Amino acid sequence: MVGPMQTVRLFVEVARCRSFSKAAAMFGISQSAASQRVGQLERRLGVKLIDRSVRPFELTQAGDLYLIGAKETLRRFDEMERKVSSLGLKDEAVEGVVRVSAIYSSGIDLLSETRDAFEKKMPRVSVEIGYDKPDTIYQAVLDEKVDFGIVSYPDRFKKVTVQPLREEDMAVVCGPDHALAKRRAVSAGELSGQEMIGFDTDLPVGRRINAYLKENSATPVVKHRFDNLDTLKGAVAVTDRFAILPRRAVQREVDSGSLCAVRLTPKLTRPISIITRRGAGPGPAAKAFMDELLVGAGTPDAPPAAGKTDGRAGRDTADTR
Amino acid sequence: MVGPMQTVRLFVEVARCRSFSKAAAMFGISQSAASQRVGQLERRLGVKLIDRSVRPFELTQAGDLYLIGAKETLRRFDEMERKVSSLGLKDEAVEGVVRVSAIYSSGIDLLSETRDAFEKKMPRVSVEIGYDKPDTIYQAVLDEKVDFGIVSYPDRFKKVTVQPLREEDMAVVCGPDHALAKRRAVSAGELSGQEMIGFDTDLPVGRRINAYLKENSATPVVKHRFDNLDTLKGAVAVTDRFAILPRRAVQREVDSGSLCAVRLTPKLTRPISIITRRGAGPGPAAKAFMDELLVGAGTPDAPPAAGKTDGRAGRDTADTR
DNA sequence: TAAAAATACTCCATAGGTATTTTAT
DNA sequence: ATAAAATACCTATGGAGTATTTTTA
Repeated sequence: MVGPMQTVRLFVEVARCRSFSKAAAMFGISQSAASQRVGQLERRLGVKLIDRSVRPFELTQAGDLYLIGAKETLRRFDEMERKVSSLGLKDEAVEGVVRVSAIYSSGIDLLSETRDAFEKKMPRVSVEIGYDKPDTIYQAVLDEKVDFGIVSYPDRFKKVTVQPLREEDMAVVCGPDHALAKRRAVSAGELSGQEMIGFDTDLPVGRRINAYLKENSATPVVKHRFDNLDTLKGAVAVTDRFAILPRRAVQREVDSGSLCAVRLTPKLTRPISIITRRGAGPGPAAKAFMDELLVGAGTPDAPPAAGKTDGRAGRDTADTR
Repeated sequence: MVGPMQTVRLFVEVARCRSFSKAAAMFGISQSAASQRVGQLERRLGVKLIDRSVRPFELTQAGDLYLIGAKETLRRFDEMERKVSSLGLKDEAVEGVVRVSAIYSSGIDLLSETRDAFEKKMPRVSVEIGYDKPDTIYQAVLDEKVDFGIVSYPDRFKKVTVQPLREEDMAVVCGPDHALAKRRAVSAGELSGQEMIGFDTDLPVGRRINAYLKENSATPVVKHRFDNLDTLKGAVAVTDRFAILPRRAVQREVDSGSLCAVRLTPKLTRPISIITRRGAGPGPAAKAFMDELLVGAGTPDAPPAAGKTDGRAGRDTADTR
């Protein structure tokens, strides 16, 4: 479901990230390409949407307007396409196996929830989810071992199509007795000197967190590095060290009180994307599951408690005005 | 303002024309390209939008739904882009000369009405409209003698971008004493044997009318051919012969009673398109005028009298359900 | 001075054209 | 038999990458 209006989507992403490079990364294209495409959009409209004479750039009045309108259009249009699309798979006639390869830390909860809901709707489809390291995932996608993959910071590989899925908040995670456990929020700077457990730096997440710490002049003492979210969780639980982890991934432990997740400022998020092999579109079953994921991802990382999806409004629209 | 969603626009056009080839002509692309693009859209959605097992083809249920949704999306989105776009031209700061070259029969009324309204809004812009023959227009566009051209049946020239403007109804036009003058509608077949004045066959309109007559096994006796709408009008007025002309172009004469325009069945229309030079987008003033034209064209060829734009609904939405 | 975006130039993936085959009336 | 759409194949354009320059803080 890659679909049209790629440039409009890109602009929305650029506006949200307040950065061409970041947005480009989300789409797995180069900064140059992002710059050119937005520039071309502006030329077509005959208006500057972005005021680049200040950093970080700001949207012009026209840009504000365009952003609002574009989001609205995309929302409606995508919803419509999904609806039409779903007519294709005649009820429960779809069958087969959907194979997905995802990063460990991709928010297993979302994936399995979606899987369960999906398998109920499509009883003749079974979804197999495997958890792997990024390069294994890329390889599996390229070799057609899986229908699609889920990664963060798509490495803008050639030969894969990138589809932004959502952005995941990162939080400071520690045991309930840690000094930070009772805080409502922690600034990056306050982490200096604290003992930390990190991701391997050969993982994109690890590199991104390093960059974030450097950007914010934070200098925690990294005591260990692991390549696996579960190992990190375990290590944090049994030591007096903290880690920076996707908040969703520790929701269960937070609920049960075995871990604490503290908001980190400035906000650090990590893009989660779907990657597919270029050219060959996914089969009907795989496509249906992808759509299901995308719909699910529209909802925020709000507590799974009650409430409408409006929980997102706080973040998402605040940016846009 | 060519803009995104070209494929979606194409599908809407295909649905409206009930023909790939006709729609392709509207966009100045080949039938092959139209077929491929719609096919690709269907593959992406995983649904057939068009049932090709019957001729003329019909939309599937999914196609119906998509058509409705797509039209709505395009309407809103284009309106939004226009609004944003208009922010660019800071009020009356736009200035310069807009040069347009149009076919004689392009509905001079619409053009000059739009010009008048436009020049009022943008006092520092003057619009120069020239009327020429198609090849002159193409040449002028390519040579940058004009900002854009208005033609019918765009010859899918390389090096020009085509933008459908609207479709114009053709009618049987004759003097008030002609045998057909009092009829409410005339079928093509009934024209057989009648004396007719036609367009030169080196004009696209002329060829199209010939094809139409042949398709409908109508064999009028063509007594003269001219390359100029005004000459044709004159000839019809002073002889007992009829012509097939754009209805809009004779509106004034019909109102004053000097000519009669009779509906022709099956309907014959002619696409009017804007052509611009590839690559080089129009300047701000030219773009603004193009937008103005496109907005104006949204309205139907309804009598300039009162009434909402719903006049068109009869044709336009009847098709779509 | 450093980081981010714009630009220059090159390449290749893909949209589109031509010619042909298939399909429906 | 005929006209329209699908398909095969090839070509060319424009989007995207790399490297570099410009710009702002």
